[in-house]
Amino acid sequence: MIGRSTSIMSYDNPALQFDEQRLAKRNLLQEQGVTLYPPSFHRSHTIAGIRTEFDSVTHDPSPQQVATAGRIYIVRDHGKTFFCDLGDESGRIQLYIRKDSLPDGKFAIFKSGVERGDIIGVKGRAFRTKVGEITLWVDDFELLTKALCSLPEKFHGLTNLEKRYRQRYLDLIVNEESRETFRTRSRILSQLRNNLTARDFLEFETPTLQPIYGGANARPFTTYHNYLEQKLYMRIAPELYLKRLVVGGFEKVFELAKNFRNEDIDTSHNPEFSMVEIYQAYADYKDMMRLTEEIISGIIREVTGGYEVTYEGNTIDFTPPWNSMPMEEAVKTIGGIDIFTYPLEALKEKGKTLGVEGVEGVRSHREALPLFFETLVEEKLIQPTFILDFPIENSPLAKVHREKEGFVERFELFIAGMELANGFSELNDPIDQLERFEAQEEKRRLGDEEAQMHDYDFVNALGYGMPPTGGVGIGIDRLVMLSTSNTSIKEVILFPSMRRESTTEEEEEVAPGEDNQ
RNA sequence: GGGCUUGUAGCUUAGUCGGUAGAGCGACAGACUCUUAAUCUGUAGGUCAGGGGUUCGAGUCCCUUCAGGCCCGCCA
Repeated sequence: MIGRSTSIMSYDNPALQFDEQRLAKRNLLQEQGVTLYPPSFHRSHTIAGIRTEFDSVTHDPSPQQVATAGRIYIVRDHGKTFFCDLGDESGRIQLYIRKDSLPDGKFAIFKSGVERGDIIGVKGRAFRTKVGEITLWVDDFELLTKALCSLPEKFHGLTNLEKRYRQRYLDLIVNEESRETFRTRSRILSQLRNNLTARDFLEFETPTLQPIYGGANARPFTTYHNYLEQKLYMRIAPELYLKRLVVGGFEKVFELAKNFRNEDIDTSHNPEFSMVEIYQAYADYKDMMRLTEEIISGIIREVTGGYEVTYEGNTIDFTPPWNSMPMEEAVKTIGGIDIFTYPLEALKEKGKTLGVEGVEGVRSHREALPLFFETLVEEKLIQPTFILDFPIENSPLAKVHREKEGFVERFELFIAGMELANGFSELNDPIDQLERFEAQEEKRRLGDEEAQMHDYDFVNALGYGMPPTGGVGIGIDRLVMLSTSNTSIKEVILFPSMRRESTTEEEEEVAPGEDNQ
């Protein structure tokens, strides 16, 4: 929308966090002819670079002048001298600013107009102070960016979670741990790409806006394309498109996908989240388990330097190979109940006493199995554990088990009680796929909003022939949580979904979507 | 959806039994040429998240709205 032009700029709009004193300094600097936002500054060194190169300097400043830049984090005013802590992405260094070392008039500008939070460029020479702190003796400085908002307190910093999430930039400015978390996240992403491309996988991008959503059981976000005049869904998974690529002849593919699910938010769920999905022709679910194990353990070693991670007080050991067991065995040995020894009615009773949700409605032991698993086992799986062989009913895209009737060749990986990965031998029999979709459609008719949509084009793709294929999806956000010992997904997503703040004027109420047909 | 819980100055926070809202940092004015959470002196800064109620009197007690956090449900 075209902005309503306001003839008088208003800095006291409650939505603005500008500081009056800083605005005054800005004006003062402008009157003195200081350029507030110059276009560039040439650095000869980063701060870490200075620290490394001049590590052996003594009390006498090095003859070599360097140019570096950064944000002023702390100012210590001594009258005719200043000590400042200057920080860039690489680190921090102390500046020593003397009135008699700067060009004429510069000291007054610094004293009256430059403050904590501002970004400056400096030219200076490295030396060590009396107490041995490596410091830059400043010969000249240039204001590079005047900050109008003041930084949080220098010692306690910013701890308010809501503010840290809503104003992540501020969190990143002042909290090194937060910067480190997102550095790790970035390293994990590049490690994933390197690892997979080194194995000859090709990375692709498939549609985020989909006319038919699929690949998972979840409620989608709905949108509308004006030109096409049709409803579109934000993808809940890229699965069905990636498998089309395997049909097309790409034998090893992956996508680093942002998925969208219109569901609740909690410490392990964000409405938009990241997942890597991987498909490999001529592989089965066991191959994908091995691949998953190699990729994740490799990432943990790369980002932590070892295979052990402390998480929620537990030491998690990622050293391969990881434990694996069929779901019925997990329920038996970890859950402590061998459900197949109970008659069905007795099993339902037993389930009720154990607090197994939804057990009353089951029609078979097989249907009861995942319910018992979720209640009795899932949260106890702290060490990396593959759970194998799921009942067929809830896995409409997985191939039937080669030995166990009524089951599919599927695994899920659990770590710290969280589901980290989910993979299977992909269903490639078009007739079976058609029947599974029809079963899902029936569920939808009975009101299951999360049952999958029928996708005839996908069935046709399988009709042209997809080789035997293994696939897996790995949750990136949760992997970052484990790698950085964070127990909230909001700590590892830069800009997590938050309810909008109501301090600003009410916007037009958005309709709750047309996702109920 | 349910339970518990938090919201006080820019930030970090104290506030007892209901009795004039305190501090540190930051800001402002001043002193100080090796400090490092610099130090010292002084000043300003508050719709106690919003609204309502009880009371002579509410940051404090009650109701309600908003936003956040934790747990449960849901998300297989």
